[in-house]
Amino acid sequence: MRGPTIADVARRAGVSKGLVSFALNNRPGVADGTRRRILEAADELGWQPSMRARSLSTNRAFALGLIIAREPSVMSADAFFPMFIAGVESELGPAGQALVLSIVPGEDAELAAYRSLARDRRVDGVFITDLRADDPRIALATELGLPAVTLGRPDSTSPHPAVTLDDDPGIRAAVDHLVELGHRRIAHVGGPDRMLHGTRRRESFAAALQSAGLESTLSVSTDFSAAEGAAATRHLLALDEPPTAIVYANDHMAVAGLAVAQSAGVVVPRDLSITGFDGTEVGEHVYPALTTVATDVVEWGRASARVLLQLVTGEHPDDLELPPARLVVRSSTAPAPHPAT
Amino acid sequence: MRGPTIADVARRAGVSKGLVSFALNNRPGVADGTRRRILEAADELGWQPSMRARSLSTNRAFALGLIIAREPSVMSADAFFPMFIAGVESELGPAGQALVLSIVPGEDAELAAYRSLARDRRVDGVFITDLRADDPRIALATELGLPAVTLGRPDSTSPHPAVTLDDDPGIRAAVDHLVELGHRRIAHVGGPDRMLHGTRRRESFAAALQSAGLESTLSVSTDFSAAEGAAATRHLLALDEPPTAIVYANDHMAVAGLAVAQSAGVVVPRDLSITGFDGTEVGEHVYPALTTVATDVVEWGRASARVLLQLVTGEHPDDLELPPARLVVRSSTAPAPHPAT
DNA sequence: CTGAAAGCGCTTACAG
DNA sequence: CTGAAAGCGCTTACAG
Repeated sequence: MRGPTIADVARRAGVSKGLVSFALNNRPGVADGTRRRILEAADELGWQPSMRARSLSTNRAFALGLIIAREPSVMSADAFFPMFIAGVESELGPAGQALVLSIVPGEDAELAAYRSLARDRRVDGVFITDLRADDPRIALATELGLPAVTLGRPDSTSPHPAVTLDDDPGIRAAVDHLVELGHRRIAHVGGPDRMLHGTRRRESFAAALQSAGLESTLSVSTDFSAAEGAAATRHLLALDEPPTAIVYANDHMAVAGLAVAQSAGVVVPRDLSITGFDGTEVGEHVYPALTTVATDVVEWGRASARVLLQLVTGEHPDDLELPPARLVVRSSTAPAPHPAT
Repeated sequence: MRGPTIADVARRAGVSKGLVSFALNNRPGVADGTRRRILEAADELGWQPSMRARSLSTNRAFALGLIIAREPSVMSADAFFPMFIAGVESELGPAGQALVLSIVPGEDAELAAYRSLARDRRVDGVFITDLRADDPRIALATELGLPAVTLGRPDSTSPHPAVTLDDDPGIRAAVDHLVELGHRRIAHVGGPDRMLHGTRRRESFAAALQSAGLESTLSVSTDFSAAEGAAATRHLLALDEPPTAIVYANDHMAVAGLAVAQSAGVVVPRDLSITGFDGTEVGEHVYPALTTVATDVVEWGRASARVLLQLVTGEHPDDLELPPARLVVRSSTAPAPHPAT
């Protein structure tokens, strides 16, 4: 079951094991002819250096870690991680690195998972996603000696490089778009305030309204789930003066909101305009097709992987800023039903 | 950076390294007092055995592999993998095993990924998901010496244990439900024929129609994407005698079909009944809420992980059959518009 | 019940 | 430019 080892290659090439190692890792100090002979011998034997042995002697795992804290039941609705991971993989594979993935049910289990990954030295570095207010993982990664990259900039000072993608221009564009269509009562259905991207989208929304000279009193927090998005929509539509437009912080809530409106006889976009966030496939295939704010999540994965890879190989990469979120206008937005006052 | 080693523990406990190893893996042959002394010493030093060293000497990776072949762009719409992985993780974590995940763009890259995982001995076993007709991975896993478990039963003989979840009762229940509502022209929008679960759902559909004494002439194949689900629906609705009900092979296509119907002025479920498959959250939050066929994907992940874990520890687990798919009736199905002839 | 030693398959100073 | 040897941190026969 065990294949040929470096000793077999050395014997066949008539050199020492050390030299085979040098040739393999093409270090200087091996005569060209010798190197060729060694590589040939390796080839003939079908030898592949044992990753385990390399791990033990070089003290590296050749793997990166991603830990996701989510209830299993909500994972099916996640628009972010599958694409992010696909992007990460497209960089890791060619680099000979593996991705160790961990999905844990909550935040306590999440911290334990980081510790366990570090204890077993399963990975050389980690991605920190879903940044929260005062995120304990920033310090934990440092404490554990785990190189890390954060997705977005933490709200506290962080020693880890950040790969950022600014939601703000997208949210502002959505609000501006609605304002131009004559909307004056615009509501926001946002994520939890503990999540930085929840807070920031909310702040962008408020700032955009303010720029337009409007008040932002209609803003509700959810857990990003379709169920709470639906509940928030029901609440908003039952108001004495319901909004004529709703800016949702993700597509799933927007789709759920659309269903709530429809079931209440509110016609989108005639009576109510809505916008989503994420640019998911499902948003493209509801009726009316969802106007949304899109980001390039696959590229975010790729870029994050590249930065983390640099970090674990001893480089000191700078923060990296990706193209910001952008508005994608489809059919769920239209002129406000009542002319502005 | 390197922590205490087994030698430090041995010294502190006043025994040999070998004995520490025996105590750790609680093998017989260590006096109780000695064992206690050793464990105490380990505890005081905060020693954790090095997984890398264990890997090298025991020839195990303490990790399992999952390879997914998908275009990155369609990952966001995947209802299966995030939940499946969450289930897998819930078993692996406690067992001290890690999950190595690989997402590759196509089938060639997929086979290469299995080879690469095997070559680097990164994992002790693999999950084979998304079974296809005459699936080459069945033989490949054997060739590579990779213990494997298949999700579902392959169409060829397989040496690997299968963890199955029968779609058939769910599809039949959906068709029966529609027939009872008076539908006679029922169409199927299914997956690709190369995918076993595409074929099997189609066959279940045809068999159920036949049992009801109906013909099954309306059946179209897609790639499971919302876009093709929408196109198939457009095609069906444009027929001279359009169906009064459509059974979709997944929720995303059903949601897209719903949008197509709506945009054509076809009211669901008054003019057209539709059913989905997967029991996704989004299907619950469209209007009307989608009648669907649900499976317990998280449990499928758990069960598959348990079986694979048994396999890699040298046991010979039997095939495992999970509770079958079941119909969840919501609001997208109603009596047929025209009484049966 | 316990110890001393070899082995897993690499890498890396250290000599020459 | 090349070789012999030690070391990474465990596990596992083999002796006693």
